[in-house]
Amino acid sequence: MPTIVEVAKRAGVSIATVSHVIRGTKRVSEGVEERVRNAIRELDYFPNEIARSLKVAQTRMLGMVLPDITNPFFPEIIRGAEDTAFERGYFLVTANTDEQIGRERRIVAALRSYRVAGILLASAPGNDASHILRLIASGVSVVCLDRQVPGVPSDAVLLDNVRGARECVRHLIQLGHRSIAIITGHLRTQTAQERLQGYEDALQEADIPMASKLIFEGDFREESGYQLGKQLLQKPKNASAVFVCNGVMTLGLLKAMEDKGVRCPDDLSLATFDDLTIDRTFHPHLTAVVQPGYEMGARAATILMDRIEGKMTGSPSSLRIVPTLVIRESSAPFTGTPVGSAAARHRPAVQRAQGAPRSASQNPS
Amino acid sequence: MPTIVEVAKRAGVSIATVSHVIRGTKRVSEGVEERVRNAIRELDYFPNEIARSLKVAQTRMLGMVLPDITNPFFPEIIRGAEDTAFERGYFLVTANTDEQIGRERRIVAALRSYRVAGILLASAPGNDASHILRLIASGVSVVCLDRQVPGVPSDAVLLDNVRGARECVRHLIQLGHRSIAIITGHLRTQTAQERLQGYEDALQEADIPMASKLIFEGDFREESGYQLGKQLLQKPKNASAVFVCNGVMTLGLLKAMEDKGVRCPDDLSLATFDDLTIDRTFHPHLTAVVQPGYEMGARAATILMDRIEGKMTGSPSSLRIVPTLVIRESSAPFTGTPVGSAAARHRPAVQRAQGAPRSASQNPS
DNA sequence: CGGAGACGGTAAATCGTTTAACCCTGGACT
DNA sequence: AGTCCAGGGTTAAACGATTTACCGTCTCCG
Repeated sequence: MPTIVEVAKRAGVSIATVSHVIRGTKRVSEGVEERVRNAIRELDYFPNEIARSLKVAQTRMLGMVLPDITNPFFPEIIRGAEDTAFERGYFLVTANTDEQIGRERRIVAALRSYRVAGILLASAPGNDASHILRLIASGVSVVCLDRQVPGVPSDAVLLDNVRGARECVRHLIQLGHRSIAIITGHLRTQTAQERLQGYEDALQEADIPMASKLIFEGDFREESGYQLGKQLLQKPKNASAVFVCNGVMTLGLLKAMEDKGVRCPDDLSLATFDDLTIDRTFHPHLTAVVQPGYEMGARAATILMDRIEGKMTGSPSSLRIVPTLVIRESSAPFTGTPVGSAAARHRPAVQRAQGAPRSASQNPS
Repeated sequence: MPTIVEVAKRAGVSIATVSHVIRGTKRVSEGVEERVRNAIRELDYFPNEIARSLKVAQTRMLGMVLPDITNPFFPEIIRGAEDTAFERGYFLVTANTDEQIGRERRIVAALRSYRVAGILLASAPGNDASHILRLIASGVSVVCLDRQVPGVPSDAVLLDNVRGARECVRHLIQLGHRSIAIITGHLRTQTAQERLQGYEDALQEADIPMASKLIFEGDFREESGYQLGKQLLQKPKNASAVFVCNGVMTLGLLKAMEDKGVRCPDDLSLATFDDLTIDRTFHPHLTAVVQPGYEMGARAATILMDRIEGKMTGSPSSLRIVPTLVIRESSAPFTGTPVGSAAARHRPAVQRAQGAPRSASQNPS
């Protein structure tokens, strides 16, 4: 691997000059510039960004710390962040925590050692955020994504969960449902709490009393959707509709419904957070609260880079992105018919979205 | 940000000693070690990996270059690679090329500047691989993933596409189908070619003549599955079964089928590459060639790190991972009944997998 | 004709580590 | 008592860039 010294030798100039033509930090005469460029090309020289980073005490790497990239909600976010970052000359270093705070600590430590310029963080839930506080204290910019870390003063790009959930449940109520179950995420997480809050708000607004037997606490994973779904369907009359707090749990629920022979929306109306591709392809098309993942990633990255470059100063800001409710087939008017009754079979006519909102995603998948 | 100098001062030793206790490269007396560790803790010191990398002329970063992380096939691969890498103290730097060779060049250049130790590459198709050749010539290890770059001597972890496709089509043939359509990927890509090859092999073996009107060239994107699906369904009698070369095109096809009111498998049998989560949740459960993404990522990362560390030497190896055919509902015996006929409605009894092969993925999603 | 800039280039310090070479001290051994 | 050696520590030279300060030369102009 050639270094700047070899380039300088071959071009017959000093290394300072080479550096100047590369970075454009000083005028150089045409002839010299030409010679330097030739030398670079001939040697297939790439400036050592590591050496540069050491000298300027700054890297152009952004850490991206996520629970699990395998969760289909995150890739969109990553794309949004990466595209924005790459445009401005930054790179993304990604790492998955599996929602384990211990792993998160190790990852953050490693990222600190690498002197990343900033970190995009969807933190694992945990009671101790000292590693993040120390990180910020040491001067690394942090932007929280999707979830805030309690007690940590950082910028954040969040979804307006309360609002999304409220509108979604409101929609079910407007359809005439009064017994609406909810499958939540882990209630330790802010996200889950907020969605539950939105659910409560909507019920309250409609003077529907909360029933604890209709609240099922899951953990945002498919398996919990499946298990809780089975429980929920045990006593079917309890609910005529269910609001599920994320996409993968809905998959679990649908599987449970299939096992039990419960049909949607005939026997049970369904509305969910997230808009997995599936939701737009398979029947029943799901009524969903769509999170603009790409945009969230892009906004978060922009804020982070602005902080790093000093283009943004002042106290931490918190951006709430408003999700969209897309009404599709899985939510239908309450018929008052007990679950499984034949009369429930034909679907009532409701105005609903046709097909997929293909513009929701900025990228073909 | 404290440096090793400050730690040394506070502990009252030389920086060499500090380095030795951190790296364990030399014995130090208990008392001194204690003092150094305290100093490190008190200052919240993290060794500057950038400086270290410069000195040892080696980073512990692995570049991961993919077409598009938004394609659900890739996250699993990334997880496999990342978990393996992190265990061994490496980090993944990811970047998406959007299948554009120009973007790939820029990304590879940047990665070279960052002196990544190696690169995991699912290259964008293109006629010019000079940037990869130069990369390898400069001493960076490269492992190709999912697709080989023609003319480049590197290790590769690939799927046995021919075999996967052959077995899949063979299965359709065994069900009695003789008019089997195929929706391929972009035939510039090796992957698409190989799958087409497997299709041809299976037909040949059964003495079924190839019909060019049954071959639809797509591009691995949902939209092309949709468009070609519409074409294919135009003249429905042509095919009684269709083999689709990846998961997202299948989504497109299913949408087209829905539009046209064609039912699966009643009117048309379906078998596909890839096993999106959906395939296991929604009806019809799809017969699919399952690619072990996590394993592919893990194997590729292992090979790459072994190369980097000199644990593996010798000429490039090419590993073919064998996919599994999971038979589900979407493929049914040929009934000889024209498309749309009422007689085709009841599904015949075939031995098939129950539910999802949950063990296929090492991680909950 | 002399001096002031402008211009184009270079020398050298520096960033925070690693690590080979060296140095000191205090037993152990003969 | 003198010699060795092991153990524990330090010194100082890299690594490959950036960047400040400096230095000739040339030109222009009063």
